[in-house]
Amino acid sequence: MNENIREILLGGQSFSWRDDGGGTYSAVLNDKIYRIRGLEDAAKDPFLADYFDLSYDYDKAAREIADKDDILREAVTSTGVIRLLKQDHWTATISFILSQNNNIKRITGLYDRLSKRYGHEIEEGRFTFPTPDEMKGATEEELRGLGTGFRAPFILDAIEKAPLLDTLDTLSFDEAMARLQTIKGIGPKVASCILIFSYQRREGFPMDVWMKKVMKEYYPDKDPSYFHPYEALSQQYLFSWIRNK
DNA sequence: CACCAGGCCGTGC
DNA sequence: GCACGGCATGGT
Repeated sequence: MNENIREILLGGQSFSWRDDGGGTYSAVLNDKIYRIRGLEDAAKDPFLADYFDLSYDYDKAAREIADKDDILREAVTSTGVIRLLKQDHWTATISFILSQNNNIKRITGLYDRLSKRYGHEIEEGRFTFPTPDEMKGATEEELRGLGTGFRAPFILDAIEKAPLLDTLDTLSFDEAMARLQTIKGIGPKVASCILIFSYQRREGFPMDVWMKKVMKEYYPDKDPSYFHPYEALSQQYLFSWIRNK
C-alpha cells in the first residue's frame, strides 16, 4: 500500500512541515532545513531515517489494523499507510499545548510565530523552533501578543518544567502520562499526543473532538483497549478518515 | 450573529 | 467522582 506522505507531514501529528508546492515538503529540524518529496529522500539521511522511524514496518501494521474490522479497513484503505514521527520532545510538547481547542491551520501559524520570535534563522524566512533556553525570557504579554491566548501561561509553565521531559523514557505509560500532566495546560489528550509523537508510546489513544464522534458513532460499546496493540496507529487512521470524510 | 477547532482549568455538587 | 462555564483567536 502507498504511504500518504501528505497526511503524515500535515495531518496534525507535526506542525513543522510546509507544502512548498510541486510535491515538495520542507521543515526546519535538527538545526537544518530539510526538503523531501517522499520517504525515498528520508532514507538517504541518517537523521530523517530515524525521524521517520524507517526501521518499523508500518505496512505490516496497516494490514493488521485493516483486518480488525470493516471500519478500520475503510479508514486504512481510504487513507493509505500512515507513519508515526519521532519528534523532538520540547517541540512536540509546545505544539500540542498550542493545539488545545484550536485547529491545525491556526496551530501551524502559532508555531511559526514562536519560531520567528524566539528561534533563529536558518535560511531566508525559515526559523528553528526555539529551545526552552531561547524562550527563557518570554513573558505572558509577549506570548499573548503572538496570539497564543489563554495558552500563554501554559507555555510559561512548560518552559519552567522543561527538564521533566528528559525523565520520561524509563517510566511506564501511565507514569509518563501523570508526570506530563503536572505541566499546566496538559491533560490526557495532549499528554497522549506527546507520548505517541515524540516518545514512541504506541498505546496512547488521544480523544479529541473528532475521536469522540468516531467512538460514539462507530464503537459505542468499545474503549481504546479494543485496538490493542495498535491503539495509537488505529487512532491516527480513524482520525484521518473522519476528518477527510 | 452564531458555532467550531487534535482541551483544560476551576468551581460546584 | 462527574458536569458545567470560561477561555483567545480566526475561520465559516
